[in-house]
Amino acid sequence: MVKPKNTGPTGKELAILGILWEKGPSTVHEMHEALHQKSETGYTTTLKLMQIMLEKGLVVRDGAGRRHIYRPAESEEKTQNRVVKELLGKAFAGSAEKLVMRALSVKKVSPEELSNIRKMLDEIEGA
Amino acid sequence: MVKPKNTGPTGKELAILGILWEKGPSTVHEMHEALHQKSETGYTTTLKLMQIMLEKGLVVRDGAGRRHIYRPAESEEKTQNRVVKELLGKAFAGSAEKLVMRALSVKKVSPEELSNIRKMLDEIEGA
DNA sequence: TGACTATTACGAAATTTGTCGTAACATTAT
DNA sequence: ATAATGTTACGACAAATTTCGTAATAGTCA
Repeated sequence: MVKPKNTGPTGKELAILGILWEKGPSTVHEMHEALHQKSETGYTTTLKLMQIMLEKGLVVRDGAGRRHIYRPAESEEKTQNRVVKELLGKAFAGSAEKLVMRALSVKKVSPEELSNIRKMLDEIEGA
Repeated sequence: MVKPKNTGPTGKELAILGILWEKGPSTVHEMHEALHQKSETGYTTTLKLMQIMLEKGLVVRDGAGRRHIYRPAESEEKTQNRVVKELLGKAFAGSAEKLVMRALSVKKVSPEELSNIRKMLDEIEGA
């Protein structure tokens, strides 16, 4: 059966993308360092994951020389929108409000962030 | 290696929980109907999934008679908090603000919902 | 009761995801 | 050039997830 193949990145893949967004384009070595902090991952595991992501088109890499430097193929925004949309559909009955509520209750947000969010609400309303 | 087993529900499992939250306790038959709309899932697949979820303790079931009625073992809130926390860590560098922004940009929210969100922001600020 | 239908139970295959060992290759230093 | 080192390539395995075929069971009704 030919799968439509529209499923986003898997768990670990998403974690890798997250690190690429956070730290910028990275070598396998750097990625391994970062991943290793969170979970007990072997070096070749990290490497293989990234090679698979390359095949899938989730990342691209520069590096004519020896060390390859990987970076996301798609913008942070697009990918995040994708996964948020997926999560909304699955676990929040499509309600952004619910998701927002959960996000706010799970993690502390600074006054500055609060005001940013307010700003966005205003924009939405004003549109 | 003995896994701590703290990984939340898998993709399909989460989708099933989502339907249980939305439609209330359901039989396998009802669940199959609902799931079938979203993806091409066979009846026994749905059944098996729910039986596995029963084993894992993700759902419980009533039904002395023949038809079992399944319901979530844990509150909607708890489970959603769990997955949101996981997503935050992986794809949003722990920033609730970012996630909120994405949620708001991905899905249209009604004026009423906007005001609810504002109310929550006020509460957080006031605390 | 006995056939018929609907449901659940079970086992196993197929697929996906995550893991790692080892070989191949390139770079650097001696 | 050769050895030592670091990196990538590859193949295979392991584990988790999803899928489904078939048997067993309970309920219905003609």
